[in-house]
Amino acid sequence: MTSRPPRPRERGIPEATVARLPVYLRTLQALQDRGTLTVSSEDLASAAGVNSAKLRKDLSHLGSYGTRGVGYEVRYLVYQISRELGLTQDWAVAIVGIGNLGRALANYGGFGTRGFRIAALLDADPAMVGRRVASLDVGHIDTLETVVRDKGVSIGVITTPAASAQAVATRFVGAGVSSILNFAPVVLNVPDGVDVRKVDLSIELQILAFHAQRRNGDEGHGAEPAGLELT
Amino acid sequence: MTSRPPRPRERGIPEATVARLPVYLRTLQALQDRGTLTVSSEDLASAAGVNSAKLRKDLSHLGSYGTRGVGYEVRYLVYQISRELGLTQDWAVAIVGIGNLGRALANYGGFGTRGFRIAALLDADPAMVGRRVASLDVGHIDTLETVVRDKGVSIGVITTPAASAQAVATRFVGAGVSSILNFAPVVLNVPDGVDVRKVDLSIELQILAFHAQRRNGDEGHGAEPAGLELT
DNA sequence: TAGATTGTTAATCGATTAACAATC
DNA sequence: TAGATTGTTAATCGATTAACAATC
Repeated sequence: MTSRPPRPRERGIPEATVARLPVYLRTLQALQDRGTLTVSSEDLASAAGVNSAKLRKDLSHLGSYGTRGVGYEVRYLVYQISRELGLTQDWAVAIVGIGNLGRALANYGGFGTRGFRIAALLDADPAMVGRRVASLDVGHIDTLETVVRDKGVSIGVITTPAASAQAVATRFVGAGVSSILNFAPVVLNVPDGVDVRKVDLSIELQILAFHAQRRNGDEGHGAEPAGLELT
Repeated sequence: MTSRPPRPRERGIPEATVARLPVYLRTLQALQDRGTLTVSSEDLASAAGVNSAKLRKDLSHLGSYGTRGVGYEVRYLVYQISRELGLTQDWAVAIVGIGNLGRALANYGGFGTRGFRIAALLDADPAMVGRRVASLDVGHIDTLETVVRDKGVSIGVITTPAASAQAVATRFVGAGVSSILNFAPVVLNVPDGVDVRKVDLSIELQILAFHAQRRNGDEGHGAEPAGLELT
């Protein structure tokens, strides 16, 4: 466990690092677009909004891709991070729930500049099925299993109302999809080995409210408003 | 620093706990809707998707709101968490960038069941200004400062393209808004004391892709595709 | 060689978890 | 009293950070 093979570093990049790699990637791509060839950890870290020690530690998990005294070659680092994240292959994505949010996502072009392809849009509402959204025909939710198989979908995005989200997740899992991005405000129950990430607007707002209240001096805290003391 | 006052526990709830309180709150509200009066840490934790030791530790930061041998009274815990999160007051929210996503958010009714009120919608596009979205007239971005002042906006939501996001953030900050929720795929630069949270679809997808690739046995890893070796 | 910057070490900090005494 | 469940302790784990030797 403590032996250190020379190059193909031990698997197991820390989760916190994985979550920052996309930010570094995006920052590097912006540098690349501006024609920058080389960047130091200090400059890249500052552009990505992290501290440079953290950046270097993060990158060290991928390998030794920098040059001491010089920095990192932008193009090479873009490629290495893309590869590590699995963006050198194409991931087919299905979106279920074509309401406002589903349509917004379907129409959102730049999925991290590449790596993801929206392969199917599904909805339960007969009035929505058959409509054309973002150059795709909306299919009926009942075809989920077929669509997953035929289109090779490996990532499912859930933008249904909360009440339907669990059923959709279960069907995704049954169809062999083990990566799910959930926008519905509900905790999904899935078997081990299925990866669920959630995006939740109201949770984010509530966290902001907590800090804002803290900043505002927490006025009104401590005194319980009449009628809510309990029981 | 190590003295322990008896009740009004020391301020400073861990960030990880703050991020979970909204999940507990939502779970409790669902229990309340089903008429449940009391819940054990075991049952609540399981419904919220965390382990019960973590839940009890989290709640212990708020105070001693449970009863040994019995559990937690749902109604009381809902109130205490709401109060801690600052949801017993009303937060006015302004959304800037009324594209697909901005409209989706504006039309999204249930902002955590209450606590937040969309007070203004702003856009830079003259064709959008004046249109009615979610019972509000879309205003011009140039009125941001006035709107923030007049409507008492304290939370700013940015759903503009990446290129405009920083400018909007700077104007929000200048207008006195120090809580920002950013949907634009760009790192925002703000002064200390301003709280920025980001919601980023492509980052989430990239994290999913990383794990999916890992599960799939990482095929294709190691061999560098011709033409991308570097330089 | 002198200057710059990486990659790594080690210290510190914060989060998670099992276990259990306190107590309803 | 016996059974159940909280609140807290303490061990462990993972993440962050400063500092600096290695090295371009």
